[in-house]
Amino acid sequence: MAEIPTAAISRLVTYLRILEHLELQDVSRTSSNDLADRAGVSAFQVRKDLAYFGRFGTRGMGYTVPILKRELVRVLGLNRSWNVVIVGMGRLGQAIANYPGASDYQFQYVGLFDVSPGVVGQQVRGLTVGHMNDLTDFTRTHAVDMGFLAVPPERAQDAAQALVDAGVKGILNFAPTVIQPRTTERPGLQDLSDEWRGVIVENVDFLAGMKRLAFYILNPHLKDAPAPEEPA
Amino acid sequence: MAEIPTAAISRLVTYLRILEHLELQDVSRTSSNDLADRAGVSAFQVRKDLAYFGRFGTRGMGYTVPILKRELVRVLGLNRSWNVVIVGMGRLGQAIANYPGASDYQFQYVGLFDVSPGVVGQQVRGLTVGHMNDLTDFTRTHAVDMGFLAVPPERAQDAAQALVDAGVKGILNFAPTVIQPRTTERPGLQDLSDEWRGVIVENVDFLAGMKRLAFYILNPHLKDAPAPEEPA
DNA sequence: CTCTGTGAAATATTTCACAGCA
DNA sequence: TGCTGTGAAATATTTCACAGAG
Repeated sequence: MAEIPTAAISRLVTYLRILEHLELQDVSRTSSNDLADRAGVSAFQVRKDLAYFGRFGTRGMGYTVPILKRELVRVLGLNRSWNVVIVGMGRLGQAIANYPGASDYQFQYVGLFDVSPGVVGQQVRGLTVGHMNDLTDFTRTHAVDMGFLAVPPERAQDAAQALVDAGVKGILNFAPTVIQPRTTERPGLQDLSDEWRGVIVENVDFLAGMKRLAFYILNPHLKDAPAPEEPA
Repeated sequence: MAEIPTAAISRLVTYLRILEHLELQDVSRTSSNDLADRAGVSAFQVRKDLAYFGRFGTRGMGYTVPILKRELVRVLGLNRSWNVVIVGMGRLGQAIANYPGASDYQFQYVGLFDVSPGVVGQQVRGLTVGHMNDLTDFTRTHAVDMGFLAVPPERAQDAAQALVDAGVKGILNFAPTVIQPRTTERPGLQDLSDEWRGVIVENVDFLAGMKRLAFYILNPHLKDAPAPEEPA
């Protein structure tokens, strides 16, 4: 099914970041070798990844930074705006809301939610934190594309369900737990999992990263070797 | 080189989390099917992942939760303590320092560092935030195993270099930038990259996750299909 | 009869070599 | 000549089918 490897998408995001960096430094041209070096992958890989989506370079010349950047922005779907709600406004949720860079590509935080009386009602980034119970009402008047989930793991599945009920198409899950892509344990209803059809879940799990790091420190030979060089 | 897939390690972390959950609920036995369902992968995958490291089950019976948990803890290197410093104590660094769960497996924050006068000297989690310049001195008197990097991307490479100079074996990079596993632009010195030999870098990149999510919302058919069921 | 452990087959991904265009 | 774009080869990973232990 995956005709384009998932890892390729992660790499495209990296290439885009590098192109932004080059543009800031007024570098106008680059090459698969240069991108590969900066991204820590092979030049073969860069060319193959780009080839999945089109032909963006000039043989013998390389790539024009603004053009390749524009094309990657388009490919990744960053040339439109995304309305985001954050569920869970503890320290992590607040750090996410205030992290610079999200607004670079028109990711807009339109709603912030929590259940804790200590947080509901507070102002964060110019928005008033609402109560989770108001989420569904909120989505009746606001188009919401994705939800960021920064609640404790034991509340993550229910909060994810609420997001799906509210109609979001994607969830960025920061909780250290697997979000089941189906409605679970809803008394009296057999299977409402159609709600989940087409909902994308991406995970950003810091505790998992920490544990992988521990493993690879103890087993460094199992870590992916550095990218092979292109022959000179 | 990678005789054990990197993805398998991520899945082991997930299995371990599930086992902790089962143990809390006093469930004493499980199976590759049960774990697979909870982890969102195939039962084949669970058995193969575990088989890389040993034989932990009983044929016809399944797995004993505390035993499998203990074995995964051992495999992942979580049965020892890890001394961690955090570099960058802005909102994200503080959220990381206070995030519950890190101490479950003896990950201990032993030092916190920043460069901003507004943060240096503050108390976080019972530690006084020190200045980056004091990092090397600090590591002379404290054994430090890993560093968490929560600085702005333009400072990430230098901060990573400081961590490597300080002797850490692994870096968990939260900055949206590629850490080059070599000493760059150090005037007068040709190649000190030996310092970097064996240093592991793992990335936890929330902005990248957000962009991948945007892509897959627009291209849901490219998302890895749900795990196939084991035939009944 | 059940469910694990595992070699072998099927897929997926990466690497490579080189054709092709500037 | 230089560097991209791409089919084909090489690897890596996942899936499968079934032998084997309880």
